[in-house]
Parts: sequence; structure tokens; C-alpha cells
Amino acid sequence: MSSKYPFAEIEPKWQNFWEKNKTYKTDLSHSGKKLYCLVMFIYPSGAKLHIGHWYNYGPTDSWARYQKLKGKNVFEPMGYDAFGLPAENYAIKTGIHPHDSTMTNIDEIRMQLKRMGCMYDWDAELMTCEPKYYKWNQWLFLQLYKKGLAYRKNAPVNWCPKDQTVLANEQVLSDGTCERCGTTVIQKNLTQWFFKITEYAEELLAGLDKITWPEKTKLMQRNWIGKSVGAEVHFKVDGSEEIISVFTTRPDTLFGVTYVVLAPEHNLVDILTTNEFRNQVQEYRNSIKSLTEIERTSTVKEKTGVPIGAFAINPVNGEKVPIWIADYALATYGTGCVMAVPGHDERDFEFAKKFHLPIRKVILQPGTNETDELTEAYTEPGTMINSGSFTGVNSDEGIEKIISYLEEKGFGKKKVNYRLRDWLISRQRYWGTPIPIIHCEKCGEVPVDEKDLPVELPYDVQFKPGGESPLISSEKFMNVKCPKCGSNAKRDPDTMDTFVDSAWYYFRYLNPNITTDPFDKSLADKWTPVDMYVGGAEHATMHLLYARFIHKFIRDIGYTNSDEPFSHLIHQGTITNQGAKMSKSKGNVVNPDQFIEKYGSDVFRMYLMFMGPYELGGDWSDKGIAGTDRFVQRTYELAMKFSGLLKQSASQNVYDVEKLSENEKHIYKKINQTIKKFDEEINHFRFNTAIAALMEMINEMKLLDACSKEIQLYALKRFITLLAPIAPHLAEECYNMLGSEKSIFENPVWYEADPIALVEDMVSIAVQVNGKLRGTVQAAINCSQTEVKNLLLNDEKIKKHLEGKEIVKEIYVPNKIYNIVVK
RNA sequence: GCCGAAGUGGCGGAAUUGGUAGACGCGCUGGACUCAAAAUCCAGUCUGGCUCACACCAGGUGCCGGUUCGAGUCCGGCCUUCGGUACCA
Repeated sequence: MSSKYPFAEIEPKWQNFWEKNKTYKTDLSHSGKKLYCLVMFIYPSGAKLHIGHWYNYGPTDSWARYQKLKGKNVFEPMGYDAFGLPAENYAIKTGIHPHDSTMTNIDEIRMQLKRMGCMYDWDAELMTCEPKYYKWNQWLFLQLYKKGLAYRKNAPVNWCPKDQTVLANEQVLSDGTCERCGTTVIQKNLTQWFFKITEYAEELLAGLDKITWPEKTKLMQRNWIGKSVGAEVHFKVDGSEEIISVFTTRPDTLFGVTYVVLAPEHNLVDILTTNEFRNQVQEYRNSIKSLTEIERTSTVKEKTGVPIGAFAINPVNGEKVPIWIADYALATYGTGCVMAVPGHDERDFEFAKKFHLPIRKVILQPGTNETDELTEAYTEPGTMINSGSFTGVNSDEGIEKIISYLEEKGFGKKKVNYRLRDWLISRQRYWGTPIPIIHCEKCGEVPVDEKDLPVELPYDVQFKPGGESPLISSEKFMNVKCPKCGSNAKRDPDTMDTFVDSAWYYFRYLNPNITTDPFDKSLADKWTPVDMYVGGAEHATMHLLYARFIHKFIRDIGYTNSDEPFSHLIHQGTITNQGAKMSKSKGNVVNPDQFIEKYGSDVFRMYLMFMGPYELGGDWSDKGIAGTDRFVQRTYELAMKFSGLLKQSASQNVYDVEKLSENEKHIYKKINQTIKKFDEEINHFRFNTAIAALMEMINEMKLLDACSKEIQLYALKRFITLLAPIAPHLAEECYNMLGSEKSIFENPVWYEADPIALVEDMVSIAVQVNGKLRGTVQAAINCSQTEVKNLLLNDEKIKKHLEGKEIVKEIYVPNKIYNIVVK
């Protein structure tokens, strides 16, 4: 049919218009009504834009457009998270250089993004693999290094003995084998760089109370940081000068310690193990070496361990208790040492039972006897018993009392411990930011001078697996003179975790070409924090925590004035396919292109928004897309029918409802109700109900024929404006057809609802008898209970239910419900 | 195991602080238009009973209880699904 909306012409037409007129170029010098709306930037993989990206970017752009129409100065940038493992793996497989494949992908993705028709300010585009960007990763590294927040230490990596390469966790299959060759992966220690995020643990925790994020995300970060308050207790070792420090949250159970456990990797193990036990200990350590971290920490696995022959001395009672090593003590948490209280800790209980270690009751459960045998660990508070001078004290108070006692005697102190570990940023990979450190035999690790940045990533590198970091193979890169002493030295061969790139990119968008600073400080002061950040929930603990950490660090070195990077955060839901996450490896990725070709960008984006609540996502189905397409067609036909109206008539901003005809009054009320509803819904990312409101509106539009031109224009102008955020191309075209010469987004206008039109004069009141609906009555708004009662007593149906009954009680909720309780 | 979210028609999903369950859309059924089809428009569509029909009656938001004049919504106890996490001393 000829009147079918020709999206294939219209959409490129407006995209070109917007680009040519720089409609979406943000003037950052005006920050008065600033709104920084950001989506997590895209990883330019070969899979290009999929439905998940559309679901993230389309609705968020609609929200940003709505804000722009409301008069906000909106900044909405887009860029590429261009470094990373997949490009390198692709290169290993195909021989195509990561730089080349990444650039090709970016070019295609940029085209796809432009076809979506989002409001991106393309002048702000950035890609992290460019020297002008990653130079500032290196700068950041040096600032952290200066403050002692970047340091090296030994840390295990997944190592495939056959491929001779380091594997990321996701490259290790669940059975602990290499995803490429099936060889069992082992753990190997390498000296690696860390950022001291733990220094900010307390502030990262406290800051969560000040940001508007989903509660579950904040909870995940709280758990991830894992603050616990307790004590550090020092145990002397019998016949040795060494001290074993343990962290405990239950110092009140100190008298119940019957053994001490060290993590098998703990340094003290070599020192303390007696000759007699040496073989056994070595054997045990070997036996757990092959286990992956996942197996090691599995809670279903039975605990194992061996004694090392040495004894620790309990500071509070001088008792000698055996020292064991066991897999359930983790080197990475607390001090790596545990005081075992089998009577009051489930793990210790299980372990003591298995190895026949003594179990001592030192906390009495209320309502039980001291002589009752413990059948399981009692972990709740109670009365302290068998605890020397502390016997009889309530265990909650005992915690503080024991700590005071320990501090007094120098046996320990109060201690706050965090689960959070420092951020390991070294990657034994090619496609990333080189670490700006030079290793000199004489001077040790020497930072590259800031004026020598960037340390450029060389192009010509053997990045295929085999050996260590790929950069080692580039002699040109590796061999440098020591900046301090001038002798021959080597560069650090590792690259940085790509989470470093994404930890501060929102600053860089404000001026991605600045060469004198990582970002424009004066703009950053005005434009950060990001006002709305939208992205996947899978980043809850990594990216979103790292960015908060780096932001606080940047603040502490005087580069920004805000405390948090993202003041509001929303996670879009996941779109699955037949219940499974879409992934290239599963081959269940749905390509959006087919829908864009068939229906156009507006219909597709609107369908994604209409599917359901944004934060829930859902299973993909194209079943209902015809519905949004129909809506678009009807809108287009409506605009066509009234084309030129803007030139034939003018409408007022407000009309007196009483002076309108019945049809006009109806339209007038409906459009104003729709404005109110739509505004509320879209403001809270409830796109599905916002669109439903527009559909209801268009269903009423058939009444326009019976309205004056003024009212027609009044309704259509408003309807098209509401449509503009969710179907921008269509709305522009419709407005154009009405007779406008300008883009809606050039001179943004938003219509406020006329409050008088929102008031209903008649309401329908539900009438219940004994809580069951028996009818409804039409009454004037705010009428009295007596009036409503008179109305309902005239209703035959309702009367029938009241006949011969005694009225016990009447509840009247004005304008809503009238409930009569009868006997 | 622990933490979190969610269970509503054939389907996706609506439902302010407890106040007319099923908005909006898909699908389906019937009708109009057409030589015919597509498209479009109109009507119907929770289940069961009764009825020519209108009406009416009963039941109904995962299950079992409770609070209340009134519960999808609040409380207690389960079941299922999906996310997160994994011995955190």
C-alpha cells in the first residue's frame, strides 16, 4: 500500500539531517542543566551489535531524548572498549592482527550504531586502544605508583603446561582443563602488579549509602568488600621465636581453641614444620597443588589437612595446641591463619570430628546444661564458660572484654578485616596497555618518566601462545636504557587489565583529544558524576567497583571534586533465547539486522521497550513485533491525514474544558492524562507502560474528526512530542508532515499536563457487600457518603444483596469503594 | 548451603499508600470491505455453571495458613524458576 510508512527512506533522511546539523552536539560549556547519560561502552567483537546491545542502548537513548525535550542539556557519548582478550584469541586463530580486526569491527559497529539513530555526540567518540587514550592509563599507573598504591607481589596464574601460556579464568573449563587443548591447568606463581584498592575499602563501603543504585548491586558490593570486625590474636610458637597471628570475629571463644590451622601456602609452614612431619607436609601440599581454586574452595568437598608437628601457645591460658595445615584455611583471607574453635564453628567442628581433635565448650547455649554434649557447633551468643576469669560473662560483652585484655597484655588487638583483595592488573597478553615500568639490574623497578609517555604498544609482535608475555618477543620494545642510570634495561612485558581502561573513560569523553591532561579538569568538575549510567548487572562487582576506586583516587590527587563516578545506576535485564543467555559459542544469538530491515529502527527499539519491565529482560520472541509496527503505521496515517495542519491552524496552550464539545473535551482530557502518565512512566525507565499509554491515546484519536482544527492540532502536537523519545525518526517525520520546518530536537519542547483536565467530574465507585463486588455506581467526584448510599440503594442488583439483611458496618473510601458488611 | 529477585489468561505483560484483577499488545474466533486474498476496520476472548440471549451465580494472581470490612499487594510456613556467591575464620 502506498501509505505504508517508508522507514527505509525516512530513517536515513533524519539520521543525515541530525548529523549534518550537529543536532546532538552537546555544548559542554553550559553545565547549568547538565545531564550526563552514559551506557557502558561497547566491546568491538566480531559479533557486532546484537539484541543485547540494542536493548541496552535504545531505551536508554529514549530516556536521554525525553530529558532533552524536558530542557536538559544532555551529553550522551559512545565509544569502544577496544583492548582485550577476544581480539587476541581471534588473532591466534586466524592470524589477523588484533589492531586490524578491531579497527574493522569498530568501523562496522559505528555504522550499525548510527543506524539505530541514537543521540550520540559523535565528536566525543573514543577508543581505548589508541595511544592517545592508553597513554593516560599509564599516567594513572604512575600516579598510583607514586602514592605507593601500585606495587608488585607474587600471585598465582592459571598456566597451561602444553600451550605454555597463561589462561584467564574464563579460559579454564569447569573440570580444570584448558579450553583450547584439554590439558589440566596448573597454578604458577608470577610476580605481578597490583593496585591497592584495599586502601579504599572503608570509603568504598561507606560511599554506597550516598548513591542511587539498585539495592541488590549495592549489596553485592558490600558482600564483596566483606567487612568484618574482630581481633587479631598473637599465638607464640612453642620453642620458636615465630608468632602466628590469627584473625577472629569471635575472640570470646578464645578459651575454646584446641588447634591452629595455617593455609598450606603460608610462609611459616616451611619454618615451623618439624623434620618428622616434613615429608607428610610436602606430600599434602603437592596433593592440593593440582586442585583449581574452584575445587579448593568448594564447600561440598570434605576438608583435608595434616599436622606439622609444631605447637602454638594460647595467649589467654598458656595451653599448647597442635598446628595443622588444611585446605580450608585460605592464604588470601585475613592472616592466612585460623584459631580453631570446634565447639563454636561449623568448619572447625567438622574438621575436629574427622581428625579426632578435642572439642571444648566455652559458650553455653541458653536453656542447656554445661555437661550436655555438643552434637554440632553452637555458633550463637551465650554465656562464657570454661573461660578463666571471663566465665559467666555474656559472650557479646565478652568480645570487647577479651579484646581489652589482649591489648593490655600485648597479645593482640582489635582488628577490622576485609574480604576485598587488591586488584591484580598484570596480564601476560599483547593486546592491552603496556605497563610503564623499566626493570634495571642496578636500580630495580624504575617508572617511565611522564614526559616519555605513551609507552607505545608495538605492532609487530609474535602474539601466538608459547612462552610468557608476547611482548618479550619484541626486542625493539623490550630493550631500553634505564632512565636513572643509563645502563641496559628491560621494559615490563605485561599489559594492563582492560578494567583499567573502563575505570575512568567517562572523564575522557568530555574531551577525548586533550593532550595535556588525562581529561579536561574544568569540564570534569562540572559534568561528573555521570547522572545516569546504564549497563549489565554482570559488572556489579568488578567494573563498577574499580571505577569507584579510581574515581576516589583521582579525586585524592586533585583532579576532580566529586566522590563517586555514577550517581544513578540502572541495569537493563538480560534478553535470553529459549531460556539461555545468547552467546556466540552456543550459536543462539539473534541478529537484529533482519528486524531493522523488515520494520525499521524505531519499530524495533519500541518493541524492545514494550516487551516488559526494562530491568527484567526476558526471553526473546518476535511474536508481538507486529503490534508495534501497527502502531507506527497508524501514527503515520494519522499524520498524513492531518498534514499541513500546522499551517492552517494554531492552538492555545490551555483550553477551558467547559467550552469544548463532548468529543473535544474527551480528547482534551485524554491527551492530558496521557502526558501525565507517559511522563511518570518514562522518567522511571518504565517504557512498556509509557508506550501502552500512547497506544491508548491513538485508539481515541478517531474522535479527532469531530473536533475543531485547533483541538486537532493541540492533540497531535502533543502526541507527536510524546512519541519523539521512543520513535525519533517517525516523530520527526510526522511533525514535518504537520508542517514544521524544524527538528523536534533542535528546539526541544515538552508539554505539561493541564491540571484542570486531569480532574474527573464523575467517578465510578465500586460497591461491595461483604467484600464482594456487587455493582458500581456513577457519582459526582468528591460526593458525600450519603449521596453515594442513596445511589447504591437505587441499584436493583445491589439492593437484592441487601434485602432482609442487617447492616453491621459500612466502609466508604471516597471516589473508590463502598463496602457494606451485612449479617 | 547462603544472599537476592520473581511466580498473574493461550502468550508478553498491567494494576498509587491493601480498595472494581487481567490495562496495552500478540494470538485466536466471528463479522465488514474484496471476484478472491493480503492489509485495514468493527465485535468478542480468565475458568466453570446456568441460559436462546441479556443477565445471574461460583471460583480464580505458585501451594498451605493468618491479619483485615476488603489481600496479586501485608505476615508465617512451603514449592518452583532465574541471577549472584562459594569453607571469609
